[in-house]
Amino acid sequence: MPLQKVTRQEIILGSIQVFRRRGYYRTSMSDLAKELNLTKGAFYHHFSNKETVMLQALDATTAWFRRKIFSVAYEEDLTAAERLRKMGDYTYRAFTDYPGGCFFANTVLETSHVEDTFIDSVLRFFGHWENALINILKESKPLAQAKADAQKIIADIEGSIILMQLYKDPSRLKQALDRGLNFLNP
Amino acid sequence: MPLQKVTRQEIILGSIQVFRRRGYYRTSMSDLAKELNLTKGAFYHHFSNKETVMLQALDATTAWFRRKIFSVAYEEDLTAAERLRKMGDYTYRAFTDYPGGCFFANTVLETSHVEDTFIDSVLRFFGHWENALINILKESKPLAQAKADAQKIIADIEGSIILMQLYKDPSRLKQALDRGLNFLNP
DNA sequence: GTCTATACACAGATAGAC
DNA sequence: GTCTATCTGTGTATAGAC
Repeated sequence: MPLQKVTRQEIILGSIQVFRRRGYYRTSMSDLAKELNLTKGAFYHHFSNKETVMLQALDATTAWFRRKIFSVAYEEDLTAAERLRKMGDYTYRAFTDYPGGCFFANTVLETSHVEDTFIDSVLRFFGHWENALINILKESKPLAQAKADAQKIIADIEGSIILMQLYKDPSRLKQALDRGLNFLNP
Repeated sequence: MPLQKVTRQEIILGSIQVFRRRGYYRTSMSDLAKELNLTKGAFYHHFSNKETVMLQALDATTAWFRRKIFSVAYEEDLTAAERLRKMGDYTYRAFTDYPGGCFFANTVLETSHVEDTFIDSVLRFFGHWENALINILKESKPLAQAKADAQKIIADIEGSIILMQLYKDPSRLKQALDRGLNFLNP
């Protein structure tokens, strides 16, 4: 056992992987410590409770999505169609490169009827996603319609992520993302 | 504390309510016993472990959906449009009369990356749902297209159930069900 | 910063009285 | 059929040595 330093950010990144696969309640502090090659005692030196780790894991994931994916919606050198397609490609990779589906959908379904600790973090994620899509769609339709369409696209993608995992078939998600492209054609 | 008899079916019905809201792992045997006004000891007299209760809860729910909702797809005295609309109305009530969203989506997201105990039960539910929709849609389009459209409808509904719970807004589900009706119009 | 050891609560499950 | 009591494992969290 090496005596190495681990940063808080490394801990959060590792914890995201475990939380997304196993869920919040089924993940123990031992699971998180093991993922980081720490003992429970060492882990508690960095984070004093599981809830804090989860909240920071959710917020770090939202920040990652904003930086890597939602930001595409605001790239002014691309057309609306190019931005929607590029965002779709990135979204596909985000949800297929690592197992566990959508961290935020998992979290709201698992926890929202037990406690409201994570609702705000989940709401922020979906708010940023919706706004990104609205920003692309509003160029070709009224704002209210753009918002309604953004919500349809997100619902289709989230449902498809469930079925993708159930049937172990990533093409379910791919097809949903392709359907999203149609919302630019009136 | 009365000395009353409780049937296995009553236990399953009560357990479904708890499992759907709290999820499988977060539901303890004490939670289930409390819901039925039993002690843990009495509960274990009827079911020797939690896994068995969950499996029977899932299967009883599938049976209920087949009997009350999916069966509408095969009512020969109704047109395809009438059957799809009626099934949509019933589906709306099924997912809004009680809290907790879709028991099967919840279960697959919560457990599928931890154990494969419940996958088959979840697969059966979605298989029956898909077949019901296919039976309606196949009258107006090729079978392959009917199947693809059935999968789109289910994905949209399941995603909307997530967002319905997140935003506490049942109209999200209503709108998804209305979108499903469009698949009869070519 | 990391470790071992431990306190305490609650989980799933069982035994035996009534 | 239901109860109380209990066993055993594991969970969150803390204390203190290195």
